[in-house]
Amino acid sequence: MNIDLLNDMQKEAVINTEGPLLILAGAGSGKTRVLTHRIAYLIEEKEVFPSNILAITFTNKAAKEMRIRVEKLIGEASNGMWMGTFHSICVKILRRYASLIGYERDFVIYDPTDQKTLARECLKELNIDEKKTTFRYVLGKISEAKNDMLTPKEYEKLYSGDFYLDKVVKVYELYQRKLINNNAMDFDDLILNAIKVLKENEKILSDYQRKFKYVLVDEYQDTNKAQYVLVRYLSMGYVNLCVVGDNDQSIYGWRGADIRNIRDFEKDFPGAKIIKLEQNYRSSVNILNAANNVIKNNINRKSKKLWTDNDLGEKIHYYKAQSEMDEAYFVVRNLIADKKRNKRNNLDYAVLYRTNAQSRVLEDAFRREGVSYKLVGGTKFYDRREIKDFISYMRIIQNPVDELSIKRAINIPKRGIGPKTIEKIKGFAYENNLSLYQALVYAAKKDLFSKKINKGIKEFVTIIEKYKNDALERKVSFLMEDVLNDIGYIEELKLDNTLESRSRIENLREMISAAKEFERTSETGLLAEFLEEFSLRSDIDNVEEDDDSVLLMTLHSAKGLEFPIVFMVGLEEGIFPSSRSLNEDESVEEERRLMYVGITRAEEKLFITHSSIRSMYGKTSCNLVSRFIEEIPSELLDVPKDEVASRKTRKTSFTSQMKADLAYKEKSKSKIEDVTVIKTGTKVFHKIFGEGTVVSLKGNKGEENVTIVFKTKGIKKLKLSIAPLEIIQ
DNA sequence: GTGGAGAACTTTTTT
DNA sequence: AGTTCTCCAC
Repeated sequence: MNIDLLNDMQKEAVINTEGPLLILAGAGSGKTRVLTHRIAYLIEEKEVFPSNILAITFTNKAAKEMRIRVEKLIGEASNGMWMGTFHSICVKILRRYASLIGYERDFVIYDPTDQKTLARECLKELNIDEKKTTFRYVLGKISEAKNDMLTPKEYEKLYSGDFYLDKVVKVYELYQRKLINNNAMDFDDLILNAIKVLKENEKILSDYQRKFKYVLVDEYQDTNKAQYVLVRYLSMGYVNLCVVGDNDQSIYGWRGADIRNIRDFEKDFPGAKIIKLEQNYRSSVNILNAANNVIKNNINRKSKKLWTDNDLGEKIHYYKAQSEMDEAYFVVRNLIADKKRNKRNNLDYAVLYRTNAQSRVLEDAFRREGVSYKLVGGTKFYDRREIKDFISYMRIIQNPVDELSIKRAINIPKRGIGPKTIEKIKGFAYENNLSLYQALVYAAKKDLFSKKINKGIKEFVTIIEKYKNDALERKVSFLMEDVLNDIGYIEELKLDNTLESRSRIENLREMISAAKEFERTSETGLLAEFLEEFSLRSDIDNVEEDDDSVLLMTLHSAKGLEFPIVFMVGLEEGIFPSSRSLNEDESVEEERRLMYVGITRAEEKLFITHSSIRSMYGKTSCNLVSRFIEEIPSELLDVPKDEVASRKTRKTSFTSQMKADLAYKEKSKSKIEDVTVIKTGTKVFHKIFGEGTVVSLKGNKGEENVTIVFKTKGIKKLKLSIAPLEIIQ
């Protein structure tokens, strides 16, 4: 390791190893470099054992990369160093000590889909009408409570009396009881329960505190209260705590990230040093200027300005598309042209968008033009039904009290055991104080039910019993192969013989390959470890550098990455910033930070696009150009100034949709005075589709979704937001 | 209990 | 638009 390769500030950040330290690291300021050098410095110069270092990152990928880079610097393995995400570190603690807080060590982790199933089950059992208190709402509230470290009881104390929150309390209580009964934890529980272990066991806490002499936390701006408390617990032995963050890149407020953690660091950890890294090594001057100009519109912000020694670079490429298809083709065409001209690889490019739903059109365009791409995130492989079915079996083998998985797996393939039968068996289990699985085992022995059902139960129980012990010693890929064959799922799918069923079979086989792949790098190669990694894996973790593909992903997924050339698409009001954020100023600022993150991913070239018409979620709408484009000075863009200038109109009142309406009206001098004047049968004019008649309309003044279906000559039915219509009669 | 047809719902972002 | 959910006939 050669510390002289770092600039002065970076050096400071590396050698200030003792005491609390906050590194405010702007985008592209060499944050990872500093972190890796700091760890290398600790090990080499300060002769710290790797096992005395704890480094927490946001994604597994970041952790993996950091480990590799550290090992490169010190030229040896960094064995013993704890390096991982908050969640994986908590799991590590919990695998050892789960029994102390009423869990079994082989607990399973429930993902959001499982959470949803469980929450709906709770709502049903409690007879709560799902109309107003949707599972989504309830789960959001539960997660909020957990992020704030409130137990159901504490939550109840705080909020009792509120009509809806009283219901939430009831669901929260039941939901939590079910999780414990199933020996399962959701993501939030992992953090909370790890804290619980530390809080309730002084000895364990002091052991960890003595162990972790040096603690590093990456992306500190994205931590929530629970994570903050965890960090505090783990680092309070020596308080050599180094956190790295950037206020301007805080984009997880919606998930409970608390900006106060970084803002109050000095207060929380007295004697803390602060080091700012403001030199950007990543982006061209033009790109950085654009980023600075956008982010300075955030009022709630500590002033900071990134600078760079890099070249001026190209202007930012701006394109206004006709439609989302046009936009997609603009991206692909420019990508191909740029690639040819500059002899680049596909992996030098990334396309970023606000929501996963936007990826489809892009995929189409890339496929048709024969450019290899890779989709990060979206509907994940692991979310597919067949995968979840199969994994349910594996989970039950690991943890037979997992009712959720039993309910899912027991009738796959069809064994004639539906919800009614399950209820019956559950009743029996309840009467005899057995778990659902124990009841099944008993029922299989004693033939308690009808012939058909007994046969089904026996089949199911036999499989689980057969592999229960295997799971503790056999490699997971072999185990899974055998289980898959035994279930008879593939046979059932083969009978179907549709395109869909064949792809399902393929996916199941891919699952086995994934298990094989997992074994290469895993410690034990056993089911328990596999399930754990499986639950905590994010898509971005699997992106390998060796296949030359363009990456397509959301802006959130892109955080922490960088690319020579970046395309940002869909820069429209209502999309980015998202329509949801438009009601609260607070979240528009978060959207703006997301924009800032997006821009600063680019090293050399940045393309930004929006479209005048876009079809999404089955509805066509005309969105205004995003305010974030307007915030970039026109001289930084490669389009005539007047074109940019003419896009300056916006009013603020009513809802976001209404805002758009008004702005449009002003611009086009339309005759629409009020949305409510439009009635069925009204003749309207649309500047692109021409004349038409309103067939139906949905929504009222003040509502979010005002849509009009209208007929024109060319197109039979067109769903449009009201914005671009003019009444002609 | 199963399967198909139609209704309803979702879409912000993720460990 | 695409997926998931609900309901009903068998």
